[in-house]
Amino acid sequence: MLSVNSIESKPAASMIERVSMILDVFSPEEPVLTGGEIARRAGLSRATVARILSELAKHDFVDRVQSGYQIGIRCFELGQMAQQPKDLRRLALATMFDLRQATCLTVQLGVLEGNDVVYIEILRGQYRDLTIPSRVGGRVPCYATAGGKALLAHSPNQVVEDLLNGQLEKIGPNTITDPQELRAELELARREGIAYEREESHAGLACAASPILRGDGTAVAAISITAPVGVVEMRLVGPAVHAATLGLNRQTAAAPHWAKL
Amino acid sequence: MLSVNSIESKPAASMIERVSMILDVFSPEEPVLTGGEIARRAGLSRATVARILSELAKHDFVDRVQSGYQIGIRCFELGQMAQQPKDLRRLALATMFDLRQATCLTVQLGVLEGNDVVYIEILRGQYRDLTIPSRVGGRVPCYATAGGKALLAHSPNQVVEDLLNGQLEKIGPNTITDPQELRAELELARREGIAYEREESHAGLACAASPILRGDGTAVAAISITAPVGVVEMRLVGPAVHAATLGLNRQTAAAPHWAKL
DNA sequence: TTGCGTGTCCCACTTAGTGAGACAGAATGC
DNA sequence: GCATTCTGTCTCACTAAGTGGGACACGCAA
Repeated sequence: MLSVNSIESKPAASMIERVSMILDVFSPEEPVLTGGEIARRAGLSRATVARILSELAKHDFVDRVQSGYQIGIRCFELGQMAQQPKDLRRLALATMFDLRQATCLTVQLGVLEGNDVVYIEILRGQYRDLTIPSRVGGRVPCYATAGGKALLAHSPNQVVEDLLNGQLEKIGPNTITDPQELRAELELARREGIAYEREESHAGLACAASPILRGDGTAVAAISITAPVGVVEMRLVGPAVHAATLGLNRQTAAAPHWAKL
Repeated sequence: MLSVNSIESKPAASMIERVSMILDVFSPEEPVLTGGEIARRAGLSRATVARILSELAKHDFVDRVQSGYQIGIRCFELGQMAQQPKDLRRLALATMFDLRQATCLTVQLGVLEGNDVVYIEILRGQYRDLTIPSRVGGRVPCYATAGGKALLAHSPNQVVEDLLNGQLEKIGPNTITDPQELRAELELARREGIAYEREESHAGLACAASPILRGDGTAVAAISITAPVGVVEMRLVGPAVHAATLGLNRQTAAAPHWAKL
């Protein structure tokens, strides 16, 4: 006993949690990592990580390459089988194309996962040269994006409270880190049906978003429009996004098939 | 003690193996399954499956929906992060477009995973109406497809032997199930650089494939062309596929960057 | 050479996972 | 209407599976 309990509070992780921690340290920027590096970032012992990795590799969840490990083909395969993205794409894609045609801006479809927004689909607009850093399968803290705020505004209170109880890290020039301010922002988004963002997730970018809702009023996904600040007045395109999602909400209400989302 | 050890030989699965078994029972045809159904198909106890599923759901690897469970958004996310498919696509996509333009047929890119071929990318040709059942992320037993045979023909002996020692199930009208015959077929594919298939994986479909090779001569992936039987003589398009992959092989040899594949 | 990093292996400790079974609630069928 | 058969959840005693510290050989760079 008296293990190195000094800093970490020994979270008593389940096996699956450990696997999750390991897979979590991979990122598009650093797709290939060495065992030791993974252990360090995941906060696990090297031996444990090595064993889990070799086990994961045995089932192709990760690949062994010369310089370390990377996400394996099996994850790709499972990813293609995920239904939610498929269903949401089918539901929203036509509307998203309409929106892009109308605005010539980048249109994004995202869902809430934990405290992040994960992008399901992205239609690039003009200003392709401008680096709009979102990426299909990528994640951004929800409180810092228009899409995330639209989703939060129509999520159960518990979700919002859990988020507010945590740390709101500043990731962009205008990121809202004050819980009260964020609460007000969400209230506004709920009332208007539109959430806005101006350089809160990334310098130079503005965004407007509206939620796709279930029958009970909670959000399944959000459609957002992104553009460089100054190029277009977001207050003008916001209503277009809102109108588009209202149409989708009518669809989901009419066809209970979508209710399962 | 004296558990139901009658049929199964109690493989003493590791945790990750159990997770793999659970995720394995999902398929595009049945994307949503109930806990009991999963337990039955995976051969695990209901309690165990329920616990693992709830654990997986906690981390969004699976979703809970009204009628059961489905692959979750986290898998989608990880799938987008898998490097191998990305790299291979980047490498092969231009060539694949050329091939489709030249032949007007469906062009597929696949890799070997275990005893199956997993499709990384598919460019649909004309005959769209015809159901060519392959799907990005989908898998087919390798010994029954041209792509799989092309990959096997340039794989380490051990891989081939392991496959031949197993059961070669008949999945199409002409599936080769005799180890000797398959061995000869692979020998031929190795010599010619092209593998053919005629209704071995699916009734009504023919296929020709060539491997993309590493520096050491082992295969990374295979490009294959598929068409309904009778529409086109595969012996005529085979050389086109071969020529295309030879070009790619020259690329990989020249740029050691690709060697890591 | 020394040092640092990698992956692998070993082993005593114990925690975390197991599966049978009991349970309530929801669908389904007769 | 009741009966059946699912579903997911929970408890519990048992133990095997997983843990992490540490030692090891190897490869690379200073």
